[in-house]
This record gives sequence, structure tokens and C-alpha cells, in this order.
Amino acid sequence: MSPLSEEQLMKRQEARRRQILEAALKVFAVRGLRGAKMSMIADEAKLSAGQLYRFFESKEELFVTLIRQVAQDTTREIAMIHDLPGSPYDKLRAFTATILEDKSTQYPFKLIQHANTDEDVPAEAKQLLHQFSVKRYIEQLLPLFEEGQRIGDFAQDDTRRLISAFLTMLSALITLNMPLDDDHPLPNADMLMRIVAGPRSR
Amino acid sequence: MSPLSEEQLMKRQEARRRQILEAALKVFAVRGLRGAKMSMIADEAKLSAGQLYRFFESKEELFVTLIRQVAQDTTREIAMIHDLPGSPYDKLRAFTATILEDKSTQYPFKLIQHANTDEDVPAEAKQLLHQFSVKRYIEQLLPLFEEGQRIGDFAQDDTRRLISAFLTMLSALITLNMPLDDDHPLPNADMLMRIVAGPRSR
Amino acid sequence: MSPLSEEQLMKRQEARRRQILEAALKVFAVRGLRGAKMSMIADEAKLSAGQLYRFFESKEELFVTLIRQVAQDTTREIAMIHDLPGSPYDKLRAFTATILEDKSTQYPFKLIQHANTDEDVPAEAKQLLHQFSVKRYIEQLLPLFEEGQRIGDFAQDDTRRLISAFLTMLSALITLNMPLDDDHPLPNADMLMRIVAGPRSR
Amino acid sequence: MSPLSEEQLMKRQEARRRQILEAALKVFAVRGLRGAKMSMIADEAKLSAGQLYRFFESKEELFVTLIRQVAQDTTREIAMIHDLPGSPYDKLRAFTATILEDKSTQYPFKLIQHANTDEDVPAEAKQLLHQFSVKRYIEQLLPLFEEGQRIGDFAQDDTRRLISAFLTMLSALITLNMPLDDDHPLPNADMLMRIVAGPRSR
DNA sequence: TATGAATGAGCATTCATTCAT
DNA sequence: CATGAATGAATGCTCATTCAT
Repeated sequence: MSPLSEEQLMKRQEARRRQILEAALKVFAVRGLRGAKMSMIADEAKLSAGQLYRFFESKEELFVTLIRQVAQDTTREIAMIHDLPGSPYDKLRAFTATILEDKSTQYPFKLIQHANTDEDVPAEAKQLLHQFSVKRYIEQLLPLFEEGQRIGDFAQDDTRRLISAFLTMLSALITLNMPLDDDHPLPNADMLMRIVAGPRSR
Repeated sequence: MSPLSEEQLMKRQEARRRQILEAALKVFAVRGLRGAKMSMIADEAKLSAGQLYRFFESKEELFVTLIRQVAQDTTREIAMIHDLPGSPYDKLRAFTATILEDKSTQYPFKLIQHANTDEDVPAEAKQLLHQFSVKRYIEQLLPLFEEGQRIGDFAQDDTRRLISAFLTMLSALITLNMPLDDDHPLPNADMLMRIVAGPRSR
Repeated sequence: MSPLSEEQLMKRQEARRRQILEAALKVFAVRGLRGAKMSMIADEAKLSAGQLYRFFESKEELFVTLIRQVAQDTTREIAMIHDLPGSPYDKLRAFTATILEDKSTQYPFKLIQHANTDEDVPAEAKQLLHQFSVKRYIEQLLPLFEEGQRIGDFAQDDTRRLISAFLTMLSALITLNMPLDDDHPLPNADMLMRIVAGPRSR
Repeated sequence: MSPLSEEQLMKRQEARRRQILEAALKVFAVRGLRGAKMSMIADEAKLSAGQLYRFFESKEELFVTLIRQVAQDTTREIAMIHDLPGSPYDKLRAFTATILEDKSTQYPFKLIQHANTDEDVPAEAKQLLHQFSVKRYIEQLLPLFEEGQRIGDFAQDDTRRLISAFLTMLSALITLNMPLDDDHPLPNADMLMRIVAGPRSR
């Protein structure tokens, strides 16, 4: 008989699995599918490379699993925007600021970027993202943006297109990750909100 | 023996070198440092793989050389903004639109993005970019932005910071290259100009 | 502490050991030395992989042990031929038919084939087989064949050579296991007996 | 320009390719698909492992290519039986003797055996063999056997089944390759012909 | 000098064997 | 003792770089 109860084993398995996914998220987010080495993920997760294969059949499966999870997580993350206080503008601004400031929040977005732009990303991963993340984000944010437009705080563009533009810029900004120039920080949430608010009339 | 004069030889050498750099630009821009294979660059340049090594010691040196050249080229490219017609806003908008529409103009920017975000990019390349390209861009655009701010068309942020933000977003947008969502196109020049124009007062 | 007496323990040990050998026989017979995975043997024996190593130092030792045991078992198996009814021809034919029809009887023969033909089989195993199994089989079958020859049912070849040829063909047939062609079954016992009976005079 | 003419290059390529196939035949025949290491094939062909991949995409493709070629070669080999002198029995006996004596003729047969019995052999290879080799062999030998039966030299079994049995035994014998016992050689052609001739009436 | 063939180091993956629990 | 998790050596395959021709 095993010295650990079935339940304990399951828990440990699950913990280990999460540990790997967390490590893989960091490494894949930073280095992309090709740049990430299984050994790096193993190191980051503090286990041997061989162990990874007890949980995931291949590097590719690990990547796709991560994409799947990230699609879920970010959906949940975005859902929380509605609970923030204030007007639609305030909510979106606060949400944006949080993402731009919190490094760990950025990993998922960076991973998504890599999945969208890297070569040799399995088609399944690209599919997953388009079907389950971006489109869903737009639908999630639709009420907020419509309200923002209704009360005149948001630009009067086509709503879905406005959301898409905003997400694109936010995503790009996160991926960029590094200020182009040491003396000047990355654009902040206020800068980004100009996209949404629309231009000052000149 | 040689049917070519010394001078002709030099010319051929130089042409060959430029040919390689041009090919490398395309391939590195699209696939990044790791994704680009020397064989792809050789194919694109219509040369044998061995020839690359007569001009560049290694893939890495080729990459760094390219970065160095691109830093120069883009400086020249940006300088041309001053010759465009109209107000500072008009000039910047036209410049932005051109870049977003013309694929070949995008290669240098994509390369710079890769250099900034990819792992394993030689520190020297990152240095080069920070020192000689972005800072220089900012100084180049400074008069234009100051004029734009003076006549009230541009937001009243710290000027250098405003330029930095604009360039970051432009750069990110170019690199992104792919719309996040099939149904919605990339943000266009007008969207991007909202960053510069500043927010509509709410 | 132990709820089992020394003797009971010994018994359990011995049972366990037999259980492993039985499982290993099946797996090695079907997949050969290299194709057999220790985990498959463990599964087949309904034990953990680690347990195998309490009884056998290595995969190789397990294999050699098995060969040793199989050499003994088959000797006993063959001895039973003498108890079959009828003439030497009848006995041999019945024996052959049984082997060709009964899958479980085939495991030992398949294992022997693998041991003889696979690369990387420890020299010790090959030795063992030659010394203790085939030679012994021949000696065991010698009286039967001599009697068969005496009464004119068997071909008048050198007796040992005739036995060797018959065993070789039988062994090969068992190992082959798969008909070369879907539409035609494997040669049966009667076909094989032609070797022993000798050719029809033409 | 290349220092070698196009034609010379092609020739060398082709020679190299044949060199690899020859080496692979030996190694795969002896060790099977799994047991054969690409490095062994490279060694046998006197080139580096990396080179193999300039000619064949993968170990599997190399294996399947070999199977395809062997299916052709053996068909040609067998066709030559009709040119041998004497009666059908004489022809078949001479053919059998040649195969059993000439080691190099045995590689293709051994390879076919491995392809038929090893685990993890690509389905395509198994298909190829059943479709293009065994069935074809039977059809090729059909006239010979029918003639042999007509003149009473061959047993009166179903002709195709008789051929199948003969081929199976021949194939098994070749694969076995090693005499079961040092003191007794492998069955020879005459032994094998007993299958075809049918049993001596007892 | 130009070619592309050859090498070999690097990485994904598998599995015998060990060992913490 | 029993388990199965962990390790690491081995092997298929890729690709930067070198070098014979």
C-alpha cells in the first residue's frame, strides 16, 4: 500500500501540475515556443526534465494546455472589471493600470502574443485563442464600452472595433515589456485611455 | 587572372554584402533571431550558405550588423517626416499611415522589436538600439512635437515622454502585425494619433 | 511485528517471484529484450516497477533468469511427448499440433527465438540456450526419432541432424506467428511433419 | 559555379543514397527498426549521422523506403528462378540453396521478417509488404508450382497454400540465421524441399 | 572563389534504475 | 516493505559553421 493516502497523492499530483504550468507560463511568455527549452521549464519548476513528461506528453501539449488555461484565466480576470468602482472610464482605467503595473498579470498576455506571432505555433493554439479568448474579451467588454459611449465618455467608433483597438494596444504594450528608452517609462494607463476616450477636438 | 579590376571587385563585394543584409532584414524581421535560419537568409539572398560567412563571422554578427544599419536607416527615414506637407499633426499622421500601410517599411521596425523583446539577443544589439536609435528618434522628432504642442494640436505632456509613448505604440503595432481578431482590423493611424492629440475632455 | 511467519514470508516471496517471471515471459516473448519495457512487465505482474528490483538486479538479469527457467520448463514439456499415444510419428505430430495451436505453449519458444536472434542479448543467455536447451532437446527426442527411423516412418538422415532441422523449423514457425499473407494460414503440423517423414520419392 | 558538373553531382548523390540504403539494409535486417540506431547506420555507411537526414527525412522514412526497395528487388530476384535449368523441382531447389548459402541475399528477407513481426513498424511498411511482396511472390511462383504439381513432383496441396508454406519456412529459416545448435547446421535446401515435395507415403 | 556536403553540439523525448516517502 | 516519483543516460533530429572540391 502506498504510504500516502489516495487523496494526498492526488493533491500532490495536482500541485505539481500547477507548479509546472506556472513555470511553463513564465518561460513560454518570455521566450516563446521555440526559445523555451524544456530544461528551462524543468529548472524553473524545480524538477528534472524527465518529470515534465509524466504530466504532459510533449512540449507542444504543454504549450497548448497553457494556452487553454490562459484563455480561461484571462476571461475571469477581465470579468472582474465590472466589479471595480466608478464610471466605465474609471473601471477601464483602473483595470489597465493594474495590468501595466503587475508583472505577473503580464505573463498571460505575453504568452498570447507569442502564440499569435511566433512561427510553428500549433494551429490548435491559434484557434483556441481566437475562438475563446479575443472574441470573448470583446463580448465581455461590450456592455462596459456601450455604456461608456452612451454617457459620452468613450469615442463614438464602432464599439467592437474600439475594444479591439484598445486590447491590441494594451497587449502590444505588455508584450513590449521594456521601455524603448531607459529615460522614458512605458506609456501608462492614461496614455492608453486616450485611445478609448477619443481625440481632443483640435 | 582576374577579369575584374580591383575596383570592380570591391563593388561586387559591396553589392553582395548589401544583398545579404537586405535578405537578413526580411528574415530576421519576420522570424526573429532564433527563428531565422542561416539557410533561409542564404536562400533569400540567392547565395550559398557558405558565402554568408565570407561577409559575416556568425549569425550573431550578422544580426548585430543589421541592427546597426537599421538604426541608421530608420533615422534617415524619420528625418523625412519634416518634408511632408501640412501641420505637425498632418505630418505625423501621414508618416504613421505610410508605415502602417507599407509592408517593406515595417521590416526595420519589426527587427527592432525582435531585438528588444527576444531572448538571447546579444547585449550589444540591445545597447545599440537604446543608444543610437530610440534616443535619436526622440531628438529628431522633438522640434515637430514641440511645434505641435505650441499650436495646441498635441497634448501637453512632457514632450519626450509623449514621443516615447507614441513610438512605443507605433512600434508595438507594427510588430504585432496580426489583428488580434479576424473580424477587426488593426488600429489605424487615426487611432494612434489619439495618443498624440491627447484625450477629449470628458 | 510481522503478522506472517518466516515460512509464510518465504512462500509469498516465492510466489511473487514466479509471478514476475510469468509476466516477464509473456512480455519478453512478444516484444523481445529491447521491446519489452520494465513497466510493462510490472503491469502484467500487477506489481510496482520498484518491486521487480527486489527480485532481479536488472532487466538483463531478469531476462537471463527467464531463459534459464524456460530451458528447464521446455525440457519437461518435451519429455511429455513420450506419454502421448501411438507411433513415434503420431506422438510427434500430436506434440507439434498442440504447440502450433496453443498460444500459451508458444511463449517459451518465442522467447528462445528472441534470445537467439535479437541483438544485445547477453552472451550468457545465448550460451545457456545452446548448452542446456537445444542439445538437451535433441537428446530427449533421440529415442523417439531412432524408433521412428527404425520402423521406417522417419527419413533416414543423420538422426540428430533431422531433429535439429525439425526443431528449427518448428521454432521458426512459432516465432513467425503471423502468416506471411492474410489469405493463407500458417503451415500446419502436417506440413511440418514432411520434414521428418522425408520426401516422397519422385 | 559548382566545381563539379551537375551530372557528376547527381551521380555522387545517387551513389551516396545507395550507400545509405545498403548500410541501412544491413543494420535494419540484423537489429530491426527499434534496435537499429541511426548512428549505426551512419557508421556502416561511413558518414555522420547528420548526413542521413539530407537523404531521408527520418528513420521511419528510411525504413519504409528500404521496404519499398526490397519489395522490388526480391520480386526481381524471384523472377530469375524461371531462368534456372532443369525441372521445377530443380529450379526451386537451386534457388533455395542459393538463398540459404549467400549471406547478402538474406538481408532483404530478414528485413521483411522484422517488418512483419517487430512492434511499432509503420503501418505503411506492413501494407507495402503484404500488397507488393508476398502476394506477388505467390503469383510469380504459381506457374512453377503448377507445373511441378502437374508432373507429379510437387505435393497436391492447394497451390497457393503450398507456396505460402514454403515461403514461410524459407523466410523463417533465413531469419533464424543461426543454427540452433553449434554441432548441427541449419536445415539445408533439401530439407526444405520436403515441404514442397510432400511426404513420403508411410 | 563559390558551393553545398559534412560535422557535431544542442534539445526533445524515453525508460531503466534508484530512492524518498 | 511497497510505491511510483525522480533522475539521467541514450537516441532521433536540427542547424550553425567549416571545409573539401
